[in-house]
Amino acid sequence: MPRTGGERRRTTIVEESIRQFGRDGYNGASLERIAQAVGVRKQTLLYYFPTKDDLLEACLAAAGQRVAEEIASALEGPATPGERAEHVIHAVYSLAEEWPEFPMFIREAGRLGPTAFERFGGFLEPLRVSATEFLQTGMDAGVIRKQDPALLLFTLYTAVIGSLTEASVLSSFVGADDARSSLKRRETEVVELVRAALRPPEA
Amino acid sequence: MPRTGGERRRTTIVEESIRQFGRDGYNGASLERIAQAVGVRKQTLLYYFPTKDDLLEACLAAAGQRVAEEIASALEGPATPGERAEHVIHAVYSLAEEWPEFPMFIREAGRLGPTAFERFGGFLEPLRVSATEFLQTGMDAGVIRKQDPALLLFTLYTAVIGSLTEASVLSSFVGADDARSSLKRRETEVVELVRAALRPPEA
DNA sequence: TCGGTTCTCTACCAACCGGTAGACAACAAG
DNA sequence: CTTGTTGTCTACCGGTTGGTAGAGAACCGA
Repeated sequence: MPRTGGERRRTTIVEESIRQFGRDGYNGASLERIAQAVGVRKQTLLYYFPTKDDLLEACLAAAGQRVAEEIASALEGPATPGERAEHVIHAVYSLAEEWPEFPMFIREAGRLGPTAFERFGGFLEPLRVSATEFLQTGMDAGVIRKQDPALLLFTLYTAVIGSLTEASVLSSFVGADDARSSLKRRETEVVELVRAALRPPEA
Repeated sequence: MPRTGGERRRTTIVEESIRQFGRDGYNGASLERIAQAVGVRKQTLLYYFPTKDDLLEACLAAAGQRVAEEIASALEGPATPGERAEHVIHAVYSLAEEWPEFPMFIREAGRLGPTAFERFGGFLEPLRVSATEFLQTGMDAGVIRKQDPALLLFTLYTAVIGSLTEASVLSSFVGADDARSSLKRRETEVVELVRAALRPPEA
């Protein structure tokens, strides 16, 4: 009835869907519950996104754009090569702090298969390319441990996403402490891990 | 009709369930399809495991026992501290090679919440404790980078599991190459990452 | 004022899900 | 040969899911 209007409602639906897809998984989330959380009937939701899959695609695109934007702005301004990785990780962690289901949704995107993931990762493609080049030149200069840069980037990616999404494991390993401070501690730990992973042997 | 018999059927069902829970997720997998893959009617499956949740618990327990057993045998015999981590990682990777859905199932266990995960992780508890002690004494001796050992272990855990489960991301990052050789390359990459992560600064 | 577009709704539906009830066959023990 | 147990089946059910059909209200331009 209240006719909130087109584009606004669209983004509200997408944001709530990312939350629920992240928390409950694509299969576990239902259009009914998403609509209810948005404050609208399921059929209204289906008016904007004719199928559940269309909704998923919109979420993947929105998430991809958001992350790309966040990382790009973290890379603005001058920074030593060593600081760059740290800034990117901090950007991702900040996003996760403000929006806890976000990394879970990214992981779910990966679980749904390469097609779904690329709908998200497409927006990160230029960043991925320049990151790979960055690693390669660092290796050539001898300031980064030598190996396949794409594989190294992949491993670092999984380490960061894993540290953000495996909350159940974390509580089982170190006990359930305050979520906020725990996130900060995990971030510094991951930063140190990445630093160590990049450092060439016996520097 | 063929009356294959009790315990054998039980383990067959559990193994197939781990496969499907890993591949499709707990919500995405259906009792009907699991039963069909086993070659039995759904109601037969429900005879062995009265509810889907009971089936999940059996899978978590079986997976936990299997991993614990595999890791324990990897730790048998004398080995330098440096080799130990490598042996454990190799054990997990071997398991993943023979049974690709296994790591996916472990990740799903984590996604389902702390209660579900502990049903799996309980079997690994003694190993976790001794691993933490191992890291602590290494830190005291100055051969391992100093920090919270539990958090370090968590980060290493997520890195290993992530490298095994984020196949979609991998294919997007390095292209879809032969699965077998790719697994081997990922293993050596993760081993190097862990080595680097453990090494104290300017050793 | 009027006609078309945009948005939200009520009312349904077929398919699938996890789970129940109970018949019946195979087997072991008496 | 009976009897109780174990295993597998057919038949069915209520609830939920993603999705359809179509009415009607709000808004906009002419």
